[in-house]
Amino acid sequence: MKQYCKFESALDILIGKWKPVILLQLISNGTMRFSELLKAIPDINKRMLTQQLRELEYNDIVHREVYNQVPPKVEYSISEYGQGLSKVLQVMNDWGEEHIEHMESLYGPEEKSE
Amino acid sequence: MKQYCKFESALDILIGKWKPVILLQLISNGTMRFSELLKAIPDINKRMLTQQLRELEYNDIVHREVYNQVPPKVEYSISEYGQGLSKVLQVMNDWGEEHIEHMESLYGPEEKSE
DNA sequence: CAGCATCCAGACGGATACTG
DNA sequence: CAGTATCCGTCTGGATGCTG
Repeated sequence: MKQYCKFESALDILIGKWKPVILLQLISNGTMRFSELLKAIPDINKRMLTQQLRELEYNDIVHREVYNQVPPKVEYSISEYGQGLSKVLQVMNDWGEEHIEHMESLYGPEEKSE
Repeated sequence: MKQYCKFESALDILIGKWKPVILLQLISNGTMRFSELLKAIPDINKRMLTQQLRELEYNDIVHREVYNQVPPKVEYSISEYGQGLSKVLQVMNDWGEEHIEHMESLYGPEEKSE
């Protein structure tokens, strides 16, 4: 009865407006500095980036490497363990793709003004 | 570059505090009436249930069968199309389970007072 | 019985300024 | 450079009451 309830835990990792984008960046680019992430994700700001990064870090999805030097340098990367999330993302991505098509067949193509 | 972005669409379907629980109920019990869902999910209220159900319905995940009679009767079930979500849920569930263990090995067992 | 309307609280996301 | 602190607006979720 409880067998499906665990998947909420997975959900917790992914929810947060920027988690997906951050993960995407780190997956495709490997190690990235704080400022690189900031540049790569135009609409995010420092507070948000820090916050989401901290949560991902707490969950051991991303690794945070601090260089004690001036100027400061901090690098982020997907942790060994975090790699396992990729396949979950892949499944969700595949389904999401199908789903978009399905929605279009129901409601017609979205006119994304944005 | 955009290949992973679609999985946000999948995320959209699942986010919403009660979507997981509702899906779980409908998956395990098949067709259910509005009031049955209400009883099965103790902490939800009518407004919430209606709202989340509507979203799932819009996305063609659940099917809504209205019987025009007095007293009213409305039955909900996972749609043909919605079945496809089960495997996604399964993957997320599996990962979520691993993840819980992983977290425990890092931070020790959670003392869920709730 | 099913569900909509109203009102409300708290969480989440965002802009900006300050710090080591 | 890489954050933290503060403040504020929006959005989501929740309690309650009314309706067909």
